[in-house]
Amino acid sequence: MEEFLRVMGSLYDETRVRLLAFLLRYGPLCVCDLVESFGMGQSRLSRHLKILKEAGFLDVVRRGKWHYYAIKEHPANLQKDLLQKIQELDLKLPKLQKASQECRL
Amino acid sequence: MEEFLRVMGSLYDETRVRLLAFLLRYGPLCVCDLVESFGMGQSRLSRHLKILKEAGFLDVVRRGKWHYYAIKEHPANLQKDLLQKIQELDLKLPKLQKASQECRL
DNA sequence: AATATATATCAAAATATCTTTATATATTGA
DNA sequence: TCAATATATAAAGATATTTTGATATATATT
Repeated sequence: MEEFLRVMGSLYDETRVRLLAFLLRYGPLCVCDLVESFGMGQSRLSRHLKILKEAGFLDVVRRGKWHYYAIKEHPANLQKDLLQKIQELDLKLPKLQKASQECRL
Repeated sequence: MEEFLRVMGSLYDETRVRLLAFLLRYGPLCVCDLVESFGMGQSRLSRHLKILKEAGFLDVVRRGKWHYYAIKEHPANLQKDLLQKIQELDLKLPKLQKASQECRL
């Protein structure tokens, strides 16, 4: 139950659902790209990413200064099915704005 | 998106998830049975049932004094799949306590 | 070592949600 | 019609969550 509630809670937020949809579309991105693309404060995004990670949706890879967040490669069933649902929402998303060339993977 | 968030929000609550699991197991029940079975205040249950109904999980049938809540016969895809997930949680639930003989369907 | 950059974390204020208590509505039966 | 029962709704207080702004940490660069 605890896990189920954590997952539901993580998706009960428009910003987080849009973040997942964005990462589904554009693959691994560093926080600074998301800040640029969504036009949101860095601490705000950082917190949402943490919640999605703890709910089993995201993985992080750290390379130097940058932390790249991406949809988990092998999410558990619940998460996988919900990601599918989010795809199906076919949300209108912001354009991808790379913060700089340096942070390309 | 709005609908998706409403559904996620409706399941981000232990009481409501348990209510759905209970109704999945025991079928249509009046509020008074749920009050007895869960040992919760009537207004509290009434409010949770309303939220689940508005999220597309429940139907109500009114017969005389009693309002019988049941899992929707033909829930939309998202709701149907989530009900399946809730079943799979295999939650420990309270015993069914009928408030009275009168309110049997 | 000092500075700059990227990200995370913390605390306070702003919102939203849940619970409880009181009250309203609707139905039944005398 | 009146009283009793079942349910719904509203308001207030208690909790939880989100946002924001400030600060901390860690890496990279000079």
